[in-house]
Amino acid sequence: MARPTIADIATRAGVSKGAVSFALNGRPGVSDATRERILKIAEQMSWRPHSAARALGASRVDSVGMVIARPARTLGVEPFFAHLLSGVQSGLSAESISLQLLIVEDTAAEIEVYRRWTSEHRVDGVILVDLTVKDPRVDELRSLELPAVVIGGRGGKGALASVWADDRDAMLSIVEYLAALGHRRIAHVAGTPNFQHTQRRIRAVRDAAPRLGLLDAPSLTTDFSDSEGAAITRKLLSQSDRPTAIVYDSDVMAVAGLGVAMEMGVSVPGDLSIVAFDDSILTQLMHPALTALSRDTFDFGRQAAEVLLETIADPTTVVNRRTPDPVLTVRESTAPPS
Amino acid sequence: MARPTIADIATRAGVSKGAVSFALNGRPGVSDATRERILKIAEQMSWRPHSAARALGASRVDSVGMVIARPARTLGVEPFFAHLLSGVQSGLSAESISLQLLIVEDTAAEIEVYRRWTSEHRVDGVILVDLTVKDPRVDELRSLELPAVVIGGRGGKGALASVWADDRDAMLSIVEYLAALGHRRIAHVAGTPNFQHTQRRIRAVRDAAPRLGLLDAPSLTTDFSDSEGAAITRKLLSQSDRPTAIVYDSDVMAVAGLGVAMEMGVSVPGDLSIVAFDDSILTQLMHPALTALSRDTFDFGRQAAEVLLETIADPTTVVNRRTPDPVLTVRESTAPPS
DNA sequence: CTGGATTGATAAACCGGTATAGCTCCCGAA
DNA sequence: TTCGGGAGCTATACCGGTTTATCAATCCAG
Repeated sequence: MARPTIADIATRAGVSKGAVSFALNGRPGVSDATRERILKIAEQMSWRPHSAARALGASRVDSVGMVIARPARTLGVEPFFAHLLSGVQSGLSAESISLQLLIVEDTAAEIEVYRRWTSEHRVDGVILVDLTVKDPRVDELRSLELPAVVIGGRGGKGALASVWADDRDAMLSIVEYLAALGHRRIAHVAGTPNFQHTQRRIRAVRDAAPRLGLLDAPSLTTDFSDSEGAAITRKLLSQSDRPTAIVYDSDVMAVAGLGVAMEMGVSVPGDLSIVAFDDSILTQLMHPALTALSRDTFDFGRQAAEVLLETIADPTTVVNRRTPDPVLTVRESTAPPS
Repeated sequence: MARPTIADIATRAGVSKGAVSFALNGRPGVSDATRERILKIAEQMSWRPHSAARALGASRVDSVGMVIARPARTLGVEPFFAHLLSGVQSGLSAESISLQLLIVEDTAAEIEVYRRWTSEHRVDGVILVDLTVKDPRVDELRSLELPAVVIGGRGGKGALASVWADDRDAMLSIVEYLAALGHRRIAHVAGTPNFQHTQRRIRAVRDAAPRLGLLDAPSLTTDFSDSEGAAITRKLLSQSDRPTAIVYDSDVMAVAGLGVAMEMGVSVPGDLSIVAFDDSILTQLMHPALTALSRDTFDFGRQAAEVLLETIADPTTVVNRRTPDPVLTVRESTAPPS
């Protein structure tokens, strides 16, 4: 028999459909003996719930969504998303909930997807990444009443659940390390200024500068691309009082920066120390290998999944879970200034 | 009113549910006038189909799946998948079909996912990547009667639909280019030997060697990781009659190889030419930038989506679509041997 | 002018589960 | 002895669509 239904199980067990439903979902209404008999038969017939049928009656779909709004070109080299995805999935698979992934061009398209998903009942909740300062997605999701969890930024105003790491402390640990090595001219090549985490990192650098006696600590924003990372580096290294250390907000930009330094004859780490605010194979492929901030992105994803499931189960309580602080992995690209 | 159903539309239009269904799906059974009236009302009420309800009656879910069986660690740096995914989605979005993505550890887990998806009716079809020589997935999918399309390898024995590029011709173009530059000792750092495309590339090198008068053209297999790529390169460059050119099956390995050359004082492209069989930002971030084979991965994905939809619509005909041949993008890492 | 085919629409069954009202026992307390 | 009440189960409505059998009205050919 192809694809047994609970009706098949019911006839075979000599009970009603309802009893089978009760038994399979572990809820009261059948005796232990009957329950066990039903479960055994279901097992024998290798029954599996029909996801659509279940979604129709109850109103959960056992599926969550994640939309990434970035041009595909910049996505691939970012190991961040691959690790995050794996983590999310491992957090979901325990409950055998599936993940819908969508890559779109911009936030407008992303919001459109949320609307469609909601009206078509395709997902029970969503995971948000790359939170911006006044993020329109937050209000939209609230008005759609779609459970959501924000990755890497506090939901703000008690709005959405979130999973976040302390970017401020992380950035401080980098700058303090460089200061301890003796650096006084440190530059910060930041990401897109409208991202919340970019803002927090910039603020951290600015706040720490006087305390650590830094002469200069500019934060320069980019679009996260390798080309802008390279361009800014070229400009920084052309100054008369050029920095002795540069902190990059992504590993791709750090690699591009290293390339520029080599091309300009600036030795790393002799004349210039480089730190990447994100770790991956990339940093280790380089010569010299780059000192970088390592985050447990996989775990990040798993926790996001957990929090999302909690939020779906009980949308009234808003969880804001903090993850362990990232740590600085020192490699060959940092040294005391000459 | 929250989430209008076709029943709501029906009462408002003064017709039956069935008529509404006919109208919305563009099938005969209603007059043009009525159809238009119904469509207008549906539009006004911003009606959207409830995916689960639709999936229950008809037996299509409007959703396809893709499982990637690779450790997450090696996934992130591969821009290949990000581009492929975007392409697949662009091919699906035209029909507003959603994509389920899953990253698992190995093929056994992947097959388990296919079984679950089938029994739970979660997908209408799947896209297969990384076809191996005697791939167990092909038989499994056939016995599950789950429509599928293979990316990057002919389905074999008329089994599954496929979308493929000519790896053989591509590899020949690389080797011929190197030979034309004057290289006679060319090494090939290949990927995992059980992948079909690896086999085809190895065979291409072997077949071309005598015709081009190559003295030596070994193909050495790896697990696609940067570390094995580096290790093999170290071995190759330590030989007394070391190769003057190396072709790498992936850009990550090529980058690792370039690092080894620099570390050993072998100048690129002076003493060694390097070619990557795959292009991405990575190759352009390097100094020197790497000569690489560019494939339109996005288009690849889009075509795969198209073929899959055709296969779902009509499972009897098996499409084997060939995509445009990849082209060699020459950069700074190739030159005549010294 | 009549019979058969065609058009436009309806009512109802159906998909595979979940939720609920209600029925039948059986047990214990008054 | 009777009655209340809970445990165990059945029957059935329901979720939101699709599909089919049916039927009335219209049209055309003979």
